[in-house]
Amino acid sequence: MIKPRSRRGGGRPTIADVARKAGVGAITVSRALREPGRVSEDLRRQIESAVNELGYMPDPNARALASARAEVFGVLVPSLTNNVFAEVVRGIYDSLSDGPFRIQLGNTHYSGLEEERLLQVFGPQRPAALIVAGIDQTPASRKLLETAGCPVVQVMETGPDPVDMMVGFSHFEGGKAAAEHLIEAGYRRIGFIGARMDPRSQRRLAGYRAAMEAAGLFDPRLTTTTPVPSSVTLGRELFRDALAKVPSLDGVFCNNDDIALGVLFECHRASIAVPKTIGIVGFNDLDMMEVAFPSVTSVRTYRYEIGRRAVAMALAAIEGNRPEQRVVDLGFELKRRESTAR
Amino acid sequence: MIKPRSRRGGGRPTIADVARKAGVGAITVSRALREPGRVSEDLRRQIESAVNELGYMPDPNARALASARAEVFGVLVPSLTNNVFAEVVRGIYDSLSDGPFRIQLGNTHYSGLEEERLLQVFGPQRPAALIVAGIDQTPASRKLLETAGCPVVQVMETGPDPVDMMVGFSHFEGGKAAAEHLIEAGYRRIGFIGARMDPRSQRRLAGYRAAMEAAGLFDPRLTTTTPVPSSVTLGRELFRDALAKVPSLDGVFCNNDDIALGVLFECHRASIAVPKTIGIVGFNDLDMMEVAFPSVTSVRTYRYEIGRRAVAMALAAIEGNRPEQRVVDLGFELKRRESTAR
DNA sequence: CTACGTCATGGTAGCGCTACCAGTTATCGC
DNA sequence: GCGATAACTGGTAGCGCTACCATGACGTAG
Repeated sequence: MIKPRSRRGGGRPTIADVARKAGVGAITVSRALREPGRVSEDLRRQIESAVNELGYMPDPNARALASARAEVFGVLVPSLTNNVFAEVVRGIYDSLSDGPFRIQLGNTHYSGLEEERLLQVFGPQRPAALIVAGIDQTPASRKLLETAGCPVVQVMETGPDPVDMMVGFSHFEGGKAAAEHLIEAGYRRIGFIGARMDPRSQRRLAGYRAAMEAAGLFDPRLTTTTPVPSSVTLGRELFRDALAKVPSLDGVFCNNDDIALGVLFECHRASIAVPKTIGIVGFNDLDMMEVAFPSVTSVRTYRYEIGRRAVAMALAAIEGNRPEQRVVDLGFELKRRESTAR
Repeated sequence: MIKPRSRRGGGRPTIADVARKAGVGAITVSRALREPGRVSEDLRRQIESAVNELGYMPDPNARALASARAEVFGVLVPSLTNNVFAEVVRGIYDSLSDGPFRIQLGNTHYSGLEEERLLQVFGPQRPAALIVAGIDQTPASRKLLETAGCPVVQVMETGPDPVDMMVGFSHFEGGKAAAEHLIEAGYRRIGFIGARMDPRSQRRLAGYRAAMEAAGLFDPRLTTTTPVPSSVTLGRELFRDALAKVPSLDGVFCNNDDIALGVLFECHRASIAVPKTIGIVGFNDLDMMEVAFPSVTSVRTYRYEIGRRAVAMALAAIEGNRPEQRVVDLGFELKRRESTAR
């Protein structure tokens, strides 16, 4: 008894349909699609026109099953709304949109456990590559990454001992440069204001501390932090706290630009002169920092470029030529602006 | 000749391994995992423990191939960095993170053609649901959505004639409310400043225009727009242009909060009193608008909630009980603040 | 006591594709 | 001119899972 052409498939053309129409074997169609160089000019053309006529598109699920490899990049970030990670994701996306690879997103919510869980879910899918934010994976996550059997790129930070590859920059050096700039500009009672305090923020704080200690200016009371998620509103509140604690405060290095903006607005509201009375430095250099009044000094980071580079490295590794430089430091740039021009 | 256990599989346990260990048929394991109610208490327990011992996780690719349905939500947004869409995606993500569904992201870059291309790519994957931003799909995209064979939710806007379901609000009404508020507050030469001018911005403009015309205040020279992507920097520039064109300008309704912030900063820089000389209204009500100095009136929109609701509706439809209300309007709220308190 | 539904379970046959290997035909060196 | 090598092509056998149907056990109605 002959079954209907396809019980479940919904009537989409399959590779067999293309093969029949082109008068070749199914495997040749498969090859023509994936490695055109290994199929003769003649057949390639025939197959191509059959594909076009039928509107054939390979089923990625079948492909993944047969080849034990899905054309998917797994991307794990701690937040989707934080502009910094959104830009990284955009860089990843833009670099991938030409090729066959899809993106599967995971939001770890800054939680190591959630990261573990997501890696466990990603594993059985056999992704073509994994891109994860940060370098502070739990031991279990690290093992999952090592045994994933695909290229892995840790992004946003550099550090020793990459799982596989890394693209980022040193948050410690960024924080240090920011604090040094404030010191050079003549500020003395320079506070650190930070929210969320994820590992990257911690390292910025460490850089700030190193610079302050080197200048003999460090004072633990100058540091105001909270694990609460960052926001402009929170920046204002933390700044108020800091000022209440240390009225002699004459500068602040903010964990990020949202906090810096909150500080700036509070200065306006309280008629505190910037940069005269208080100097402000942010981190990441969002678009708005240059436009703000006064414009705000910030540490420019190359988030979009990090995403692009991560994909480039992963793609190279997939092709078999793993870059000799496994850890890429894209650096940062301190943008000096009015908020510290005393 | 006996082959090695698995040529390609990499040695992960399969459903057959679990079945063997539990002493049942493979299909029963499959059922125990997907519809536990259809398997007896006894076997269920045995299977469960076999799964745990082996650390079995079903292969989503094989599952998708066999059932002709992938546990994937396709999500198409015009931008990843625009906070508005990032929040929608976050809402979608948070609502999906419990269940089996993965998220596959597509960035249309505000292009209808790119949207078409992405839908074509998504199709063969047989996603469980599609969530797309906007209601202005090209005819080809619309057809792809209609024939996708899965629930479709259009988000961010409401309108007549949904492909399937819709969650959003009326940008026309939002724009109208913003303009009416400025008029009530006593402003007369109220400009519209807009960047990008995607369909949603166009409708906000239309709402503004309707309000202005109703009050006999409309003047085409009051409208300043550009197709250039929105940014705080651009907000400043457009405001300068607007002011050069119409020096008597006494209020602006901005397409979005980034533009509004640029306007606010430029007012500071040029010593233009807000709200006295110029009233400012933004759109979306980002966190920072409340903290800004002066705080900025804005139209609050419920992006996160839109994402959550879209998933809830899609999930219900997958379960077979399509909500009777196919178009959900989540509305908006005009947040009156200092920037229009004349 | 038979007929028939219901429930729990399993066997079989694919889903659409690619890895592996075998076969066929040109091309080439000696 | 012959075997050898390379270049191309195809058949077969799965990948790991689930749809479909079959089976048997049990209960219930007639």
